[in-house]
Amino acid sequence: MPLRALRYRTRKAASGDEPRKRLIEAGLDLFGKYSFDGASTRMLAERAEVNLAAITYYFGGKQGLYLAVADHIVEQMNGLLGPRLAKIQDALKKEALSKEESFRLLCELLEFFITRLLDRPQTDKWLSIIVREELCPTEAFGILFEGFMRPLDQALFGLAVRIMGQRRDDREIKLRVFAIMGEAMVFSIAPSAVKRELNWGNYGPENLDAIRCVIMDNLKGIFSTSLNCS
Amino acid sequence: MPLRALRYRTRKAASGDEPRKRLIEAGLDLFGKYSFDGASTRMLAERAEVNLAAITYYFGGKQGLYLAVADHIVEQMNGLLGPRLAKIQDALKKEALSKEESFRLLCELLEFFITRLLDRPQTDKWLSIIVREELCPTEAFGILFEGFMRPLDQALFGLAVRIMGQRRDDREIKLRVFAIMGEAMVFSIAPSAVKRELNWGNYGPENLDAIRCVIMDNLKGIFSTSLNCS
DNA sequence: GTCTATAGTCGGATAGAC
DNA sequence: GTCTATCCGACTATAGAC
Repeated sequence: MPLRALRYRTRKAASGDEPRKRLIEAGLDLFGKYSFDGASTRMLAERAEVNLAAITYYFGGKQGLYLAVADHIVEQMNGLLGPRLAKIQDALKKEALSKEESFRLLCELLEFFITRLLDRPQTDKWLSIIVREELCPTEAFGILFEGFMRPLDQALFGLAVRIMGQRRDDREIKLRVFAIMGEAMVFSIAPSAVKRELNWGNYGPENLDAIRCVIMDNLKGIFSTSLNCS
Repeated sequence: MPLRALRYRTRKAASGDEPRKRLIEAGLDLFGKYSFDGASTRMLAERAEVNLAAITYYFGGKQGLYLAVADHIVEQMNGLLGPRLAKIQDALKKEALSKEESFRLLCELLEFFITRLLDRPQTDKWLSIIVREELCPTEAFGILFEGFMRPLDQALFGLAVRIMGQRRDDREIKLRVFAIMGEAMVFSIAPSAVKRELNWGNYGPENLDAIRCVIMDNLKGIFSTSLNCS
């Protein structure tokens, strides 16, 4: 501990931002980048510019911070999705909601996914955490699923039923919704392969628009028989 | 070390299986389940029923084992994909390859993905490792990408060009291929959400067939304009 | 080639001063 | 509420006997 104590400190903390928020921000970043095991409490505390003991003090431990991060993702996601989901839920209450209007709402939601959830730099950290929880669910998966996935899925299922007709097999409709979500999600989940094949450094607005166009075109193809035989 | 030394040992190893292979098998399982950081050398050695020091002896360290696991995934994947890719590469050499035949080959490859790579129990361990490398690439991503992803992508791109016509934008065609792959991959990558929404314990043959039908139907829709205007 | 024993480091958590 | 100092267990890697 000779030289170390002499190093300049960058300043303890900007006034006004509480350690709690700073730790959640650090957790979002580092759990996303390195996974739960890969992110150490020391890394987290250093990034948040708080003392190591603050993790236990505010969250009871590393696991507690992780769950708080999951809650935070749910809140943020609902902040983004909430108004759109509410609009869809309202529309679904109407008996007379047409196929065309349902299709338009579905497209809107998908477009939102592509243009808002694929762009940098917050949401890709969420996605790493979400995907890891999909592959190996822990307690946090329940928080994420009940928090925003289920409401989102329900809205999409509802729209798909209106487009394809209620007589269709429930299972088939759900699978079709997942398949469509897959078209958009693959660009979040396999970004390294996409970027290598296309020589993209990152998803910029122009590239996102190209993705949007392709998926919208695919959507029309997928639902063309349902929409035309109205 | 009192009682511990008295415990029964289940037998050192079945004759014929070398530690090297057993470690790779253990790595496949545990790196897939717990990620690189989450799987400890002790867990790996115990699962492989080999001595802890064997990891360093055979692979130089934990990292070396991880890369060997990536190589193993490439070999296995090429064992499965190889014949199909070779068939497609041959077909693509023919000037006269029709749209319909290209579409059929594309469908075949997708069906293979669904029925062979979604079923239990080996391949889902591969997928966890692959997806983690997509999200946070390490040295292993290069092995996976050059080993099987690029050849696979090239084959799919080639087929898509034949179906949609060579005058189409290269970028658009690649994006369309990724989107289509996404339809199949979402069932590997977001299995927890899919299973919760559909009350499936696992993907059985019947459920896989339902997924296959939906995706094949979507494919027809997506390429309908290209195929009809031939 | 296989093993035991251990070095050296770093992990999460906590006690207790301020 | 915030900090330092420290515990103790777990980690990877290795030395050296067999």
